[in-house]
Amino acid sequence: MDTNFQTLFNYIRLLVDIPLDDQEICRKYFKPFLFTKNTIIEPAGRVPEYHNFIVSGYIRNFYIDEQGNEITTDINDGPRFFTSYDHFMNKTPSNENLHCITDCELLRIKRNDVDITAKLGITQMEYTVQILQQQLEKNKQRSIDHTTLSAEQRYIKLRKNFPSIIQNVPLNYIASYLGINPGSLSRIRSNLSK
Amino acid sequence: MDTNFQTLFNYIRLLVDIPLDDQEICRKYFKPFLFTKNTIIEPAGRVPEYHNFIVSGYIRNFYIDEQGNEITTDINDGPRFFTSYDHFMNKTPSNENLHCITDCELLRIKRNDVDITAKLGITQMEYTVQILQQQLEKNKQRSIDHTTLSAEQRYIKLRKNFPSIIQNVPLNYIASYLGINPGSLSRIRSNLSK
DNA sequence: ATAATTTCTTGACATTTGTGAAGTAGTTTA
DNA sequence: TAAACTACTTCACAAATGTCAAGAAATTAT
Repeated sequence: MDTNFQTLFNYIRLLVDIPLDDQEICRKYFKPFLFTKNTIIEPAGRVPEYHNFIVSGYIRNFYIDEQGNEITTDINDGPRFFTSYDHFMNKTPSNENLHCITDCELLRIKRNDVDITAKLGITQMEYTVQILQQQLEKNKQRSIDHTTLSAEQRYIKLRKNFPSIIQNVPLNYIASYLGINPGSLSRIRSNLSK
Repeated sequence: MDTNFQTLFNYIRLLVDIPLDDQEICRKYFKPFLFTKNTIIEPAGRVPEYHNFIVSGYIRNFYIDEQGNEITTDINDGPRFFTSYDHFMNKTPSNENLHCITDCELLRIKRNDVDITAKLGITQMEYTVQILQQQLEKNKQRSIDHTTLSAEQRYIKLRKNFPSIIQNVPLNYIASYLGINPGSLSRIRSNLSK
C-alpha cells in the first residue's frame, strides 16, 4: 500500500477527477525520493530536471544576490506541487536553488516525461493551467502583501495561514522570505508575545 | 488603414507568428474602443467582460481596502494585453477596478468570443500560456523586488524600466503601486535630484 | 482670466525597521 | 560529556519611511 501516491491523488482530486488510467500513468512516471535535511535537490545554474510533488517535509527556494546574501523566495510544505515554474517550462537555467529544510519525501517526474504524458490527455493540460493560475495568484497576493502590510503584519499573516512553517522552519529563512532582518523579526516576535 | 490592428499584430509577433487567417479572426472579434481619462472600464464586483489590449494610454488596477484606501496593484501602458487574469479565466467577480488614467485606445474581445476563438486553433492556446507565464514571472519579480529593495531602490528601478510611467501617471498612484507614502516618495525624488 | 480642483512638495516629528555585536539557549557531533 | 555549531534573542544606536498639515504649483473648469 503506497501512501505516497494516495497523498498525490488526494491532492489532485482537490481540483480535478483523476481516472484510474491516469493514476497508472502517474505510478509509472512519478518516482519516490527520500532526501535528508539540507540536501539541494535542484542547484542554481541548471535547467530544472524534475517537476516535484512534496509528500512531506519543508523546502525553500533561494538564490544568492550580488552581495552574496541568500535570499529565500519561497517556502513550501507538503502536500503540494512545486518547481521553478518558468525555468522548468522554458527549459532555461534557473537562478534558484531548491533546498530541503527538513527530511523530505517527494514524488518526482522528469521534464521529458512531462512532455510525454502531456500528449496523453487534455486533463493534464487543464490541470497544469489551473496550477499555473494558482501560482500566479499566489505571487500576486504576495506582492500585494509586501506593498501594503508592515513587517509585523506580514509575520502575523504567515503565522495565521501557515503555523506549521513557523514551527518547522528556522527563523532566518522565514525572515528572508518575509523581507525582514532576523533581529527585527525577533523583536517583532517578542513584542507580540507581550 | 487600421493602425490599431497593426499595433496589435506587431505586438503578437514579438512572441508568435500570426497567419493571415488568424488576423482575420482578430479583426472580426476585437472591437476598437476609445475611453476618456478617468473612465472605469471594468468595475470591481463583477466578472470581467472583456480581454483588453491597450493600443495607447495608461491604465491601472486598483481596489478599495478595509480602511477605504485605494490600493493601486498594477499600472500598464500600451502596447500590451491586460486583464484581471484570474477572475477573467475563472469567471469570478473581480475585486479590482480597471481605471483609465489617461485617454485610452483599446482593442477588446468579449469573454465568450475568447472561448469561441480558442477552439479555432492551437496557436492561441500556446500564446495564452506564454502570456500567463509572462504574467506569473512579472508578479514573482515584483514580490521579490518588494521584499529585497528599499523604497528608493524600487522607485529607481521603475524609473529606469518605465520612464514613461513616471512622466504620465500621477505620483500618488505610483506611490501606492510602489508601496510608498506619497510624501515619502516626494522626499525620495528630491533627494535623488541633488 | 479666474476660480476650483488636483497634484506635488516640504517640514517637524513619530514610528518602524535595519545594523552589528554580544550573549543565551539549544542541538549535533565526536 | 565536552566541544562545536546552529538558532535565537537582546541591546544601543542609526537610518528609512510614515504621518499629517500646510502650502506651492500645475491643471482643469467656468
